Amino acid sequence: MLQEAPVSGLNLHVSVDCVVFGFEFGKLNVLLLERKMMFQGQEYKDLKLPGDLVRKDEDLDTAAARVLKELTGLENIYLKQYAAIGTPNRLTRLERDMEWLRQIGHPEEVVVTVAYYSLLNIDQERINKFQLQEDVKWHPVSQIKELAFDHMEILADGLEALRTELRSNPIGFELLPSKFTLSQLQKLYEVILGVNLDKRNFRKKVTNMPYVIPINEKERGVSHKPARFYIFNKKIYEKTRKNSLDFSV
Amino acid sequence: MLQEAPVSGLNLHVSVDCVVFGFEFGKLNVLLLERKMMFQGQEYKDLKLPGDLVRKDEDLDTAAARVLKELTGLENIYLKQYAAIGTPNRLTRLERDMEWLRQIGHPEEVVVTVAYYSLLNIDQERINKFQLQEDVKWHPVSQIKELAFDHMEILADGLEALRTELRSNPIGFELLPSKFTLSQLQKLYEVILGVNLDKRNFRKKVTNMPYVIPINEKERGVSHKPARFYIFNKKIYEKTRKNSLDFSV
DNA sequence: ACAAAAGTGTTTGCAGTACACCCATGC
DNA sequence: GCATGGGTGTACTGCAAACACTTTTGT
Repeated sequence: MLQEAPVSGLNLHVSVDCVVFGFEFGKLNVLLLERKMMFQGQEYKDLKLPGDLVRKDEDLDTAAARVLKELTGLENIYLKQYAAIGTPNRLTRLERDMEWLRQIGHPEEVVVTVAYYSLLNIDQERINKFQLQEDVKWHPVSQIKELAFDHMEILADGLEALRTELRSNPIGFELLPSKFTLSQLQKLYEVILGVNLDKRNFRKKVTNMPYVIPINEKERGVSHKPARFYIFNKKIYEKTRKNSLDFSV
Repeated sequence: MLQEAPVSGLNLHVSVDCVVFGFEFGKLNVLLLERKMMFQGQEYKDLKLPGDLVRKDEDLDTAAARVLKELTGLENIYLKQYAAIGTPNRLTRLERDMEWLRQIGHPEEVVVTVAYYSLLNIDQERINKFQLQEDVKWHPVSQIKELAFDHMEILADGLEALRTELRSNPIGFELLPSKFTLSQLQKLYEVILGVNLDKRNFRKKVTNMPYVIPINEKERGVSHKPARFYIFNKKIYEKTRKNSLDFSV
């Protein structure tokens, strides 16, 4: 009987891992935590995704938000669950990962992890609260080649989930300051989706969206024609979104 | 430090739950398991989703496939993970659910569950192997009003995930026999997406897809013009799929 | 005056939408 | 011969794609 399987000995650890995306200077970046240890007689450093074990009294989303809060000092960040991974040997495939688990006293047991990605923009309102731990830094996604455990796959899947979401939902704005230029927005789409977009067609499309609103403010101090700023109005979006029925059978 | 949180006492149970969709006689159905127990001096019956605890030596996907195999006798079924849910009181909000957990000897602890939906078509090759447990039956999705635990929400989320997927990927074919008519296909889209589609436009669209192929076989024994059968060719789909870049900012 | 990025329109083709009648079969 | 669902074409409209020059600022 399905619901009467033996339950003793089936306890697992459950964690959340967060892929925190940021967009600055035309690059997509991700927050990574430096892991240091002695390994085979030498100091060994590498990078991992931030994450933590889920506590018994908290929701998965709550756990992810807590990790972000501890990591950055910020709350109310865009957070999206995109996968759960439970490959039995996911933490212990590599000797250095096992060694690290031993050193921090982590039980070498199965950890099912729930993966989230989050979108961070550091604009003026937040800049004060924003405080990274010392061992946490931004890294351009394009330059990350290796991470601890299976975190490279988790990152790749998160990027794919972000791309999919970005194609059909207005989440790009979460990665930009509240006031942004259309060139910034276009660059964001180009970098994340890995495509080149035509400037005129892009602007035509965006200026047809009632929820992307020009404001009477321009760039300052740039040595070219200053760009106009725009803001994204979520409420207008919610009202005007059309349930696209473009089922591509 | 994020990675050094205390770990003792953080063991949780992890389960998989499966929303098994089927499409027959123009209705979307789901496989549900009957739960019987004595509750407050009376026999009490209700329905739940099939599921099971995840074992230490198996992947999440493997656990879900195992549940399906035990449930239906079938293997290689379309399976898609769509959510992980860990609300602390998700199993114990209702008195009858707690009572049931006591009666089957299930520990009343937090169970994080990973939700899958699967798409089942019972065509000729499979009909022999297909064998439901006695307490498992098909139920039209539209008539399900209440389920055990939080399974109603899990079902609703699964239906939503199915709809989203159906709009952009050719997964409808997984719910039909390998030979199907265009009317069956159209009905499937109409029922799952909850829309009415124009017959001529629908057929125009589908007959433009190189991977939906008419075969020289017709319905028999129907009291109207017999419909032509079509098949779906996954390989042709993989080759001809265009990476639609219709990012709807 | 020059460099650098902002900003702006038109044409073309394709894909979505709306719409009504004849066809093959069983009874 | 009648009921039932299968099968077909055309005109309209709107969005995507391709494409080049002028404008504003700082230096």
